[in-house]
Amino acid sequence: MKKPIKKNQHRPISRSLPIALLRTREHVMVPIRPLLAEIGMTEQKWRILRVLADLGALEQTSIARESCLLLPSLTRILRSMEADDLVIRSQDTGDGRRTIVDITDKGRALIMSYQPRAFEIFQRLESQFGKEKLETLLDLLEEVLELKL
Amino acid sequence: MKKPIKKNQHRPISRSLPIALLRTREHVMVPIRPLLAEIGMTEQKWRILRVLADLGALEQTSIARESCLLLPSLTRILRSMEADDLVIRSQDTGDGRRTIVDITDKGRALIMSYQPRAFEIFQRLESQFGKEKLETLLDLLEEVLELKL
DNA sequence: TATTGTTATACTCTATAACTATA
DNA sequence: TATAGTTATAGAGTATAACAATA
Repeated sequence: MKKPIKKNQHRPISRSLPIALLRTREHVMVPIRPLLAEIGMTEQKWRILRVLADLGALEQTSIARESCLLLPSLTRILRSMEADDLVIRSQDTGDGRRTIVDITDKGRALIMSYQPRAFEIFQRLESQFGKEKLETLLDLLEEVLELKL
Repeated sequence: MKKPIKKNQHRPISRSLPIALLRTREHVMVPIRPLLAEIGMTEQKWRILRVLADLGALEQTSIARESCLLLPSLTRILRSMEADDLVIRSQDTGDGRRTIVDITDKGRALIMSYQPRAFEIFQRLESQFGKEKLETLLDLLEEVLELKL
C-alpha cells in the first residue's frame, strides 16, 4: 500500500532561482574576468564605472544601489578609484551632505579600450543563444526587479 | 540628411546580462537573508547544505562546482560546518585522494526547519510573477549554462 | 530628528601559489 | 605527470554600529 505523498515543498536546487541566478552569472563571467584582470579592475570597480558612464554623475547612495554595493564598501572603493584618477568627487552645491561622483576622461578611456572585446564576447553569447531569447531573458530579469517581495 | 548611424556597441547597463543577473539575485535574496541570519548560516554554507541534501554525498571538487565556491574556500567552510556537525567527511575507499562529504541528520533537520518559510517566500514570488513565466526564466537560465562561452 | 557619508571592526570570501598525498 | 585537497597569504567585500556634518 502506497503512502499518501505529501506535496513536496522542496525545489530541486537547479530550480532554485537564487542559485540559478548565481550559477548563470558565474558562467557568463568566465570570459569577462581575464579582460578585467588585464586592465587591473575588480568586478566592483567595473560596475561603478559602468554605472557612471551610463547614468552620469551620481550621489553615492545612488551608485551603491545601482552597482549592488554597500555604502561603506563604496567609500573605500571610490577612494582607490579617485586616487587612480578614474572618478572625481565633488560636494553637492545644494545639499552639503551629498557627494557627487563622476567618471573622468581617463575612466571613460578605460571603458572605451575594453569595449570592443566585451562586445565581441556579448555577440558570441547572443549569436549562440539567440537574440530574441536573450531579450526575453533580460526582460524577465527586469520584471523580477519590480516585484515587491 | 540622416547621418549613417554606426551600430552602437554600448549596451545600456540595465541590459548587461552579468549586471542584470546580479541585481535580480540581490532582489530575490532580500527576504531570504533574515532567515539565514536567524539560523546562523552564511549564503555559502547554505548552498553547500542544499547541494548535499539534493545530490547526496559528493567529493569536494563537485561540491565546489555545484555551489559556486573555490576549493580553498570550501576547505575552510567545510571545516567549520563539520565542527557544527552539519556535514561529515570520510575518505573515499577507492581513491585515497578523494574526500566524500555528506550532510548529517542535524544538517537535514536544519534544512527542514527552514523549508516552510523558504517555500512561503518562493510561493509569494511565484504567485506575483506567474508560474509559467518563472519556469520560462529558470529554463532560460539553465540554457545559458550550456553555452560554450 | 532624519539623512548622507565616513570610519572602525570583525568576519568572510576570493584568488593564487605552493605543498602533500595519491593515482 | 596529473589529480584531490590543504595550507598560506594578500587582498577585497560584507555587515553592523557609531559617528560627524548637514538638512
